[in-house]
Amino acid sequence: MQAIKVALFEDNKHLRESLSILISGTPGFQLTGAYPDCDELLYQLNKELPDVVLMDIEMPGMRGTEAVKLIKKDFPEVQVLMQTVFQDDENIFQSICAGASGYILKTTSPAQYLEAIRDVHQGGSPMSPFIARRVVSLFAQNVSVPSLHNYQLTPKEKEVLSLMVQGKSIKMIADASDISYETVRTHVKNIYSKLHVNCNTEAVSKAMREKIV
Amino acid sequence: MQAIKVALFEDNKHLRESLSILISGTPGFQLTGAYPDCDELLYQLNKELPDVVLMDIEMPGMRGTEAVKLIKKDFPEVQVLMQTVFQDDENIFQSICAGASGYILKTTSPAQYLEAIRDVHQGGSPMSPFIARRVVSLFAQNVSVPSLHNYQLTPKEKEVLSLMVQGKSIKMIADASDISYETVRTHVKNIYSKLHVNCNTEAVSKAMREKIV
DNA sequence: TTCCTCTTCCCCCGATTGCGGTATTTCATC
DNA sequence: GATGAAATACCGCAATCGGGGGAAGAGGAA
Repeated sequence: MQAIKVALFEDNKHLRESLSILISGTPGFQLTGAYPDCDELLYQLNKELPDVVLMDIEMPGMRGTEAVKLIKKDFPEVQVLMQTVFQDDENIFQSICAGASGYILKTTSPAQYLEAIRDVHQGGSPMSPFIARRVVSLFAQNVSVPSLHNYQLTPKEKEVLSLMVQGKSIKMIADASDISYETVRTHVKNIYSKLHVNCNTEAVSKAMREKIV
Repeated sequence: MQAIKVALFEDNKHLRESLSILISGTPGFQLTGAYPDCDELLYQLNKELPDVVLMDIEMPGMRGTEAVKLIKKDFPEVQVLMQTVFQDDENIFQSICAGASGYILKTTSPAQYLEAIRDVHQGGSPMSPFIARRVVSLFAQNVSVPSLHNYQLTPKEKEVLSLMVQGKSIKMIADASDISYETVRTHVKNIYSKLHVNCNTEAVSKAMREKIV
């Protein structure tokens, strides 16, 4: 089996060296590099593309979450495992939105570190039960339920509605869709009637809330 | 230490009995009941309130996710651990939205079952790395980033904007806020200027997307 | 063929909005 | 006491929107 190639970003010298020894010294793992900051992030990844990046959230210069965004933009197949001493909502939230797959604490044991690296590499998202709880709870708060109702909008009406959501005026929609102003107005009237609203803001708000478009 | 009280809902007789023996036979765990369906769900919970409910998603009669909603509505402090053979997005999504804390597969080993029960009871959300990945990925798709920008809206402007998002017209906002029509118009103008938009739908759309209100 | 839906287009008219101003009062800060 | 931000309020005017009609072609279903 091919060894899992790991790149390490960690500003703390002691931890960086400990992890380096752990990773390079364990069969099945290969360290492609250990860096104290993200200054030459993309260059370093290009040099030898790792399977997994182990990223500290708190670092001098570029924040870990910013670095993740860059990585996922240029190397979407690279799996990123965040490590941190904090487990506040903001950090978890930012990391996940940036594209990180796993999120572990620095208090994690060496064996669990390796296990977590293996997990992300195999397509999992290792995280402590506590962090998982935060994610689940953030999730339940943020997710909106897509359209329980079916408002029976026709394809053209959906198209018009989605342009309305983008903030376009009737005139702009007419231009964009290459149909006449009056036709757009007719569609809009029908949309209002089907959504049971009577102005543009209500329609936009309802469309976004219920993810109709 | 107090034993963790567990109620079990599982229609498969064999699995139900195996889990019953496992739970009641392990020190630190106490089985308050094992039921093949959710017909008398609330009655059964009332009889002896468990700390943790182990719920099968696939059951005759009431679906597991529906049952979870009922449980969390009447007994919000009860922790629910879902168990299933499926790990599709829809089931995961429904369970989390219903209020379940953990989500494990029936292929989980007895020791891990007990560990997961312990985890949910201690405020964690045990889930396999694969399921965690699905949650993270669903999350990243659904969550919108709350205002990276700070548009410096004043409290009154935020109030007006939130009423606009609710679909209210300027006249309605004036009535609701008990200020004059012209004042609301002034606020709206300032909001447009700060958000860099120039019509009501754009403002509403931006406000919702960036969770400004 | 007839019926129905979807899409297209048009008119009228009152209400509302967007944009340009100006102006006063309050209130905290300097 | 001066300054500035926030909230309040008003006017005018062009443009857009919302609601009310009517109408006609294309295409599928009964």
